[in-house]
Amino acid sequence: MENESKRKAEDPSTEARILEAARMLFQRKGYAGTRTRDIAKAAGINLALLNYYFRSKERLFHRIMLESVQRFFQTIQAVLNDEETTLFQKIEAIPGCYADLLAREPEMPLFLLSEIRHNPDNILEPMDLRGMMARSCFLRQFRSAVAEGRIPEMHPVQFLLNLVGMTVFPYLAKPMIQVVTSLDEQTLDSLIRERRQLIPTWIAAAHGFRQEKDSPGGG
Amino acid sequence: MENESKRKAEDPSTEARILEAARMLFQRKGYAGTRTRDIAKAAGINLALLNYYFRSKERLFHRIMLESVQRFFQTIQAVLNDEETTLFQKIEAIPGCYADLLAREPEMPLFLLSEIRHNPDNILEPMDLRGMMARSCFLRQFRSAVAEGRIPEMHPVQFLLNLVGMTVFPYLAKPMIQVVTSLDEQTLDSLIRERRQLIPTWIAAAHGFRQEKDSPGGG
DNA sequence: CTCATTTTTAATCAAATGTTTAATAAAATT
DNA sequence: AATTTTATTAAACATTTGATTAAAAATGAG
Repeated sequence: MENESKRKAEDPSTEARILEAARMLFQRKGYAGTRTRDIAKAAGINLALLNYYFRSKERLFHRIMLESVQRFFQTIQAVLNDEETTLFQKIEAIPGCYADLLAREPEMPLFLLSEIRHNPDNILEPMDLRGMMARSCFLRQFRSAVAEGRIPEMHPVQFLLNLVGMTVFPYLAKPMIQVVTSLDEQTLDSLIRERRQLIPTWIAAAHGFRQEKDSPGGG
Repeated sequence: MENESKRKAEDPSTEARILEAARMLFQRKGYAGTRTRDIAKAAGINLALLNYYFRSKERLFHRIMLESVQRFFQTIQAVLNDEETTLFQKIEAIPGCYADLLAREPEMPLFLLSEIRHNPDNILEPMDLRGMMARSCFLRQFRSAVAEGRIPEMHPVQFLLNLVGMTVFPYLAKPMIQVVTSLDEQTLDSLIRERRQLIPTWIAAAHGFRQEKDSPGGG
């Protein structure tokens, strides 16, 4: 027996295959729309093995959800808490770092928002995202910028809604855009990719942002 | 017997109650997460009546989906195709008209995007949203504005992603924002409501938009 | 009132689905 | 090699769930 870290280290295949199949299906079809049999089939394992490794569909889902949320927030957190960069450099970095993450997992945003909405029991509470945000370097720098008049008075949430919204919304709306416009997927993807450069300039212009004099510290 | 318009006119209660309960539950929990028994209970009817009126869960869902999509696009379409307004007036009108619709059905956007993604069979094709968009007054005016240099060269889809994204994204992200920030629902709602006025100015500033000389026609 | 039609209900069906069991194979331990 | 533990499988179980049926109640027409 021993601790399970050993088992994982030796042969990640089975458990890892289940996790990967589960992630793909849960993200694509949601919790209620995913059948455990489909996960088993996609992972190439026997159905009972799923319960052997994860005890229940719900626990497996919880694991996938947790890891997805962590990847999503770790991505933005690393940028927002970087003490070495200026506020504008952070704004420049956000669309890029999300473009990287969402290139790998394009359905993550819609998955997270849907399932957070559906699932009444709050999966996010124990993660203290609130504290992480409240103490972020970004927030400090943002407040400085407002105090110094480099940005007009506005609620930080408004600003983040604009920045993150402009970045993430295309991934959420993609299925609808494809129906409404006559763009093939490739063209649409490259339009979305272009936004990586465009969003920071749009954001800066929208909020009359004046470049700081390069020193990163924000107090 | 007779035509069914009579039945509806006489007593909208049963069929209408089913529709209303179905809309609420489908929008909140999605197709796969909704039980026909829960719809019946919410509507205060016997389960078999659901099938009596709508033949199947899938057909009932299809009906709800269609009506939701129609409300969503009718809202924006009425604005984008108004020959009496200038381009900037349209930009000013979009956040407002969505605020009205989404105040009544806040979960509509997440519902639509989720279900369009999940459901492989394309519900939207027969509606010709593509044509509606392509021939819109908005698009004509937008192209004029670009041609006359009032807006820098950019793909109309980029512009709409920004405008609609800034408007709708807060409704999509609301469950997550509430976890990440310490805002109570009321405060968050009023922040979102404020955006109605803010978004047009942000959009105009972001894209260096210069006001047209009031005549609405766009050619 | 009588009879036909429409609406509603309780009971049931059949398939789907999350989970468990009991047996077997593989691996590890002694 | 013997034995214990871990991994895997096929089969079955117990519920859930969408749908149907057959009968009853309500409604309306003649």
